[in-house]
Order: sequence, then C-alpha cells, then structure tokens
Amino acid sequence: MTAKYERGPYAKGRERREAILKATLDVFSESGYRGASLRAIARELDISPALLQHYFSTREELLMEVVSAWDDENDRRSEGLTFLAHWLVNIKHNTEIPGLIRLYTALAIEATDPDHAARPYFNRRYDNLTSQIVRDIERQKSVGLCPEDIDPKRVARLLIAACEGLQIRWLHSPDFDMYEEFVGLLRDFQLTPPVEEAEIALARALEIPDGEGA
Amino acid sequence: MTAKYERGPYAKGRERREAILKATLDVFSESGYRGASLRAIARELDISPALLQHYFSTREELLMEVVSAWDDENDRRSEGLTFLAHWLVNIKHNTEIPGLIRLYTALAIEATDPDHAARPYFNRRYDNLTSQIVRDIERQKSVGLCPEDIDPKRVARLLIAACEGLQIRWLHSPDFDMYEEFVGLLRDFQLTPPVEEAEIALARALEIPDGEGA
DNA sequence: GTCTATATCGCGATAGAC
DNA sequence: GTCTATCGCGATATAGAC
Repeated sequence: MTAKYERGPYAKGRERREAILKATLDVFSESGYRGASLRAIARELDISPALLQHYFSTREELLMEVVSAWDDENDRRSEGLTFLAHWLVNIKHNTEIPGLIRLYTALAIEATDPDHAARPYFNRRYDNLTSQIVRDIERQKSVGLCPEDIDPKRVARLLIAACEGLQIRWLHSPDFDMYEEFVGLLRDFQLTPPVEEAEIALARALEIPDGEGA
Repeated sequence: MTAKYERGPYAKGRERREAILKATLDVFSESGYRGASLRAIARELDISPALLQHYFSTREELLMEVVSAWDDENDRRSEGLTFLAHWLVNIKHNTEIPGLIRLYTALAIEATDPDHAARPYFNRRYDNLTSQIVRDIERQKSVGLCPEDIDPKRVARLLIAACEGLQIRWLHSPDFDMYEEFVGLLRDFQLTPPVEEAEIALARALEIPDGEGA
C-alpha cells in the first residue's frame, strides 16, 4: 500500500501522515506517555504543532491511530496460523516494543472514560478477540484436541484479561517473561497445540530472519 | 485512629489531609482521571490550589496516598481469613468503587515510567502480594487441600495479572463480573477452599450489615 | 491542500505576603 | 496555615498565507 511512486496532490499528505505516526511512536517510546506531547512530536518532525493537528485533529485521535496501525500490522503477521498461535507470535513480538505496549495500555485505561473517543474501538477490539478465540477453541474441541468441558467464552475472557495484566506487570519489571507466563496459562487450559504451533513458527522465523536485519 | 477529640496544633492539619483525600476520590469518581486536576479538587473543598499543595506537594504524591489509604483499608477488612479469601472479599468490594479502581489502574500505568514517584510503591505491592499468595498456597498444599504439582510463584504471578486485567475489562463494561471470573480462575487452579471461605464471609456480611447503613 | 502564526484556556508548580 | 500572584507549559481553536 501507499507505493513509493505514488503521484497526485495527496501523495505528500499521505507520506506525512505515516511519518507522523512513526514519529509519535518514536517520541512515545523514548519519552514515555507524558513526554509525548503534540509539541514534542512536532519538534521531532520539525513541523509546527498546528500542522500536526491538520492531519490528526486531536491528540486522542493520533494516539488511537498509532495503536490501530499496530493492530493492523499484527493482523498481517503470520497469517496462516491458528488464531491462538497467531496471538502468541504477536505477544512474543510485543516483547520488543515496550513503548507501543505502554501506549496501548495507557490508552485502554483512558478509554475507560464513558465519553472517550477510543471507547468504541476497544469494545470492538475485545469483541473481535473474543469471537476469534471462541471459534478457535471450538474448532480444537471438535477435533478432540482439547477437553469438551471447557467454556470457550469464559476462557476467552480470562485469556484477554491475563494478557493485559501480564503486559502491565512486564512494563513494571522488564525481566518478567510475559510470553512464557501466557504459554503457561494456555497449558493450564490444556490448549497445548497452539503453543506448539507458535513455537515452530517462531523457531522458523529465527532461522530465516526477514525483518531482523534492520 | 485520628480521634474526633484530638487536640493540638496538628489536629486541623490532619483533618484537612483526610478531607483532601476524600475529596480527591470524589472528584475522581465523578470527573474521571483527566477531570481530577488539583484545581478541581481545591474547588470542591473551597480552598486554594496552593493550599492543597501545602499538604501534598505534588499531584502524584496526592494520588498515591489516596491509593495507599485504600490499600490500608483493604488490609484491615476481614482480617481473620486466609489471604486468598481475604483477597476475594476485597475484589467483591472493589466492585462498588469504580472510581478508585480506575485511579489505581491509571496510576499503575503511569508508574510504569522509570522515574515515576509511585514506581517503588507498586513494586513493593506486587512483592507483598506475591509472597502472601505463595505462603497461602503452600499452607494449603501442606494440608493436602490443593494439588502438590502447582508452582505457587507462577500461580501468584498469573493471579495478580488476571486481577488487574479483569479490572480493566470491568472498567470498560460494568456488567462484566470480575469477581465471578476471578473465582472461576481460582477454581481452575483447584483452589476451591478459599473461594468457599470467602463466600461464607460475604454471606455473613450481608446478614449483619455493619457499614451498610451509611 | 499545505502550512504558519497567534490567541485562549487550563494545568502543575513556586514565591512570597499575611 | 493560608492566601494571591505568577511562571512556564501543553492542548486546542481560529485566521489566513502560500
């Protein structure tokens, strides 16, 4: 998407949009949530704060779009896998981007406010996550790969909550291994197949490092 | 503590301190995190913002002390119980104070910043929680009330993370039953005795409502 | 469409008078 | 212990130049 050779009056604008999203993340990763003011981001890009707001009219909107872009990127990662395995691969990847996880979590809390712009985004996100987990578990059940007596919805709620809680804990102590903890929880629920699937995918990614050279 | 009949030059100051903590929570519950500025809290109390800062020199300090006071109050609640049961009772109670839980969670995220004043507080809190959970599980193990093969530390990490994640989810959708979800997780880990202990304590509290009249 | 300049507001924090 | 005044900063809105 947004090819390098794009022409027309909107090309520059779109490039700038992406540059802004990238800069936001950079500033955020380096200076933390409170440091990532619109002015600081504008400074990083050597543009005026007002121009920034020409592209993203509010700070909330900007932050939301950064998170949403990360979300889309995640969706594209390791597409062939089972959802739970796919999720695990993403959690492993999250381990390398504390700034983004911090942004995500901070936004999730802020969006708790009844009239926050990102509220519907999070509710949609939780719903999507839930239905994908449920579908996955039910598929595993039908093949006899996991016990019949587990409640897919309940497990989904628990997994989502655990994931967010583990992230918070990991942000507090970077040595905390949130990936391993999540794997452990999946094993507790006897959802071992996706774990093995993810481990194979991750091992393969190590052998053939495509984005590793950057 | 802090008796009504206390005398001396510090009495008024201490009363004011408590009034400030209470007002902070009120404003926070009503106007959310971003609405709870020092000015708004001062307005609520009909004092000047500067006076507020005479008692709590920074905003961070003030918020931290509100959370810390809630923590102490929790410690005093249902003291006779096993720690896990005690925790459950507190989670049930949390169900009625969304404003405080929101403050707690928001602060937990902010404290993720390496040089935030509340960082050591949270690390200490996590450590205390962990050791109490571990002690509890080990005691249960020694009496044969829970399976030998579970790793207490690992379960502690998972329970803490789950609790915080469930809170976030509950803040997003108030119908979400974080207490029941947590109970379910404890059952998954075959930690049923504390669940029953808590249910009995909660039922008794319903029969004899002591603080309910306020 | 792209961009700058400017103005207003509310914030946390400090200094100093009473 | 309490106030007023003020500082510097960030968020946001608007007017208008290119």
